[in-house]
Amino acid sequence: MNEDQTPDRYDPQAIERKWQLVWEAENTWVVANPGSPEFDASKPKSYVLEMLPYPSGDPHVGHLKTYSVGDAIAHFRRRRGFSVVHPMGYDAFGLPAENNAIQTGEHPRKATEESIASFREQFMRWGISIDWTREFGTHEPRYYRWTQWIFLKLFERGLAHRHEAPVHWCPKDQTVLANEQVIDGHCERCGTLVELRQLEQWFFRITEYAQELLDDFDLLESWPESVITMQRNWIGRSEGAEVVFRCEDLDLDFPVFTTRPDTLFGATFFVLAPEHPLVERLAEGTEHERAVRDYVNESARASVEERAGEEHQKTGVPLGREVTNPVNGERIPMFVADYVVMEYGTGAVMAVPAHDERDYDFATTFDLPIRRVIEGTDPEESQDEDGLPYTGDGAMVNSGRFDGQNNREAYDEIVAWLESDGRGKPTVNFRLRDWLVSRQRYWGCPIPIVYCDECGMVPVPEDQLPVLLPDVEEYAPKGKSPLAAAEEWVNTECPKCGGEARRETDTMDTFVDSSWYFLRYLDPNNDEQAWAREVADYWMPVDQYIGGVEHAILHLMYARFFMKALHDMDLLSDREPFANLFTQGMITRDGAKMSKSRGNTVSPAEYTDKYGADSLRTYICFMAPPIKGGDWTDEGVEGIFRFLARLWRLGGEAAARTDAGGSTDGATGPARELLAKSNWAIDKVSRDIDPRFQFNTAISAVMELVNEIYRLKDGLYGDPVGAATVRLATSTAASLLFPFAPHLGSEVYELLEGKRVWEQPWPEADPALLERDTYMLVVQVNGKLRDRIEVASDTAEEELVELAKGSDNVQRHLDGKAIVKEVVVPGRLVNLVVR
RNA sequence: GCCGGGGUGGCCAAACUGGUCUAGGCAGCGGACUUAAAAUCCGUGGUCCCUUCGGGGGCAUGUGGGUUCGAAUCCCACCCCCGGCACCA
Repeated sequence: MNEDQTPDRYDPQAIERKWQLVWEAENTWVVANPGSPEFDASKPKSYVLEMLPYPSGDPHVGHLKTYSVGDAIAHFRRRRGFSVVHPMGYDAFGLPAENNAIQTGEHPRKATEESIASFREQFMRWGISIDWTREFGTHEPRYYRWTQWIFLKLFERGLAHRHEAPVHWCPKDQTVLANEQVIDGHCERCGTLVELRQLEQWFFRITEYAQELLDDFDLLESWPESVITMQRNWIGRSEGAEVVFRCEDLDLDFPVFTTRPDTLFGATFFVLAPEHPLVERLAEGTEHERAVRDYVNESARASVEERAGEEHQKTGVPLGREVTNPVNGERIPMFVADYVVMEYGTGAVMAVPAHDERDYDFATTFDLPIRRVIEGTDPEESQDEDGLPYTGDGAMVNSGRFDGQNNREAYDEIVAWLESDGRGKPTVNFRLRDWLVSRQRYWGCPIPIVYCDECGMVPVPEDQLPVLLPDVEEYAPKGKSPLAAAEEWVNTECPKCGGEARRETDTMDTFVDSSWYFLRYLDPNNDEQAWAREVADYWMPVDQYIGGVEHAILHLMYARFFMKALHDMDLLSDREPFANLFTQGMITRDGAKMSKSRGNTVSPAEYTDKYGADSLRTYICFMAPPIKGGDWTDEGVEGIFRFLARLWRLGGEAAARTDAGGSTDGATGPARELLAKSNWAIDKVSRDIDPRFQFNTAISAVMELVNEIYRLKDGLYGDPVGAATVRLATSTAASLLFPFAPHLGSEVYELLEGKRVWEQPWPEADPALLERDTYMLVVQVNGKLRDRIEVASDTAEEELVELAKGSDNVQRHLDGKAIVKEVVVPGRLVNLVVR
């Protein structure tokens, strides 16, 4: 476009390019760290962060939403006087790139880096205010060197360890999965039914932090209650007791975890999980040996889903052994049954069919005795005429010396009694399992461990990091990591004794990479250490974290665990990574989740070409409150485009018809009305953006302001104060819209004020202009609206009542009836109650 | 089953601490400009009834109750939708 010529229509492409070039040339969004000469210690800090993208193909609408929301906050805080760090990077390791590599035979790095280039280009075109000097991908050795370093730190402290355990195995992806990656018995990635396999794997001991992960919710400023609840449920803390049942025949102790020690006298049988390590020994030599072995094998083959299915009939086989109930010395029969799972508690339960639904089902299926030990009925819930199973509270019966006591009151006494005899103790049990981090896949961060026949497991010394990911020919896993084929890389020297050794060939779960990236952004080019303590302590915690709710458990809990572990190693001062969390809702189209197979996807690049980034970003923030989803419509985008064009035209007109630098002092009538509206908008937008994240109503307020300017402008251009008011109101609209439409905001503001809007402080509302001289008094009779009267703001209550009574329509409804009550809410309404 | 979050015009939604239900946008309808169209600008927006055409009234926030001068908002019961967890002992 010819720059000397004023364009006659809103041309977002030209405007957006213009401002993007300015920001790039001037490094506008680069922010200095403490310790550097450019560091500005006078401002408070704010770390605004969106979850880093996984680079696969091109960015989609979800990305656009995350970064539009985050950028609005970043801009708002900068103009509110904060020094804002707002970085970007890529979660570059992972399965999709690797699966693609298996198909094409090309190195996953290639597709990944192409995708990164595409993401970067889109982010630039969206005009997101990123400090690009901090950018990295987690697949780059300069990053994963420190991922490996953290692994070694965890290893040093015993928080990373290797052991054999039944683990979830995805037969399609040919790798193990973390508990968190198994959804309804299926692989989170590919949907294949997962199997349980006994394998030796690497784990992080996140369970060490189970209690702290719960307690430290108190340290958070603002997280969605739902996310906290989800994590709390996932951690699954339950208080109870460990009680030891003894198998006298074999001299074996079987501790069980129970939350109901008060029902111990009602235990009539005992159940072990099929995976319980002692099952085989118990059955050995009994008439049940064969049946038990068959049952265990069958359970092992059955998928997680088959075992845990909705209407699964209880199955199991007797072990032919007995254990002794520690409270009454009674010998009760043992069973193996798959309704007991090895992962929780001790893999063994005492069965109290009278007071537990699952035990009741098993007992009725196998015709086992059911003994009530707590009085009470639950007729609506119970399955039989005796009101059993009964899970409520009541007086204890059939419970020896505890008979007659309330079960809740006897609870502690029973536990104390068991503890004094060494037959039990109070315990807390967690549902949370250790985090399985090793993957038998290629495209991940190598685990920096070598195995030496002499020295065993040896960590790679820090000065030999990074352990570089070697190139291989074949990416497809075959039950072991593709890295095993890189013989030259695998065979190495033991760092300890110098003898022959082999490298660990598993790679790390990509959630490890993303558990600390927010720290590396702060000091991304540090070659000496993962981060300088001073720098990390200055910026941390993240003041506002933004992302999808799908990470409510996995990423958000792993990152919290990392922070706590790093804090305990005295590497950081903070214990929580994200002080405030905002989770956005998902955008749908035609009421359905966008997917390629459904053909209802929206390509941000295409729409950016057509309408410009400002329209897209503003539309996304306007269509619904960002916390909710919202259904995409092309008409909606066009509506926003029209609104931006309307503001742009207004800017051009105001610039042409008014002079810069005019004063709005002494504005009266419509001019004062417009000033009041501007101030109302400033106040409304400011409050809607920061604490509330109600961007849709913030944008609505700017629309109202623009509508008001259009309504009044032609009557105001004539006099100097009126003209100045139009100019000010228009530049204010541009200024308020800037967080959502940064290019247009900058353009219109510059046109009218000759300044860069991002360098201007966020406007402050003038309290004097927020107050009104008059208001519309609502008059009700018996709570129903009967009239509206304009009254002076300082009208006394008695006078309000008189005015109300004076209304014709009110008189009509009073109709001589007696007024029994007069409710007056000054500033709002008068309600006359008649009978 | 348990734990969260929801249900307001034709559609997306607004309504702050209980006080004018439906701001803003989309779609629609009417008008201005135009030879015409697009674009733009202005107007109009729940529903039913009455009207002397000024307006007036009834009913409306998933359903049914309750509290209150007054309820989308608070309480109770129920229906439906979305998300999470689920044989967790």
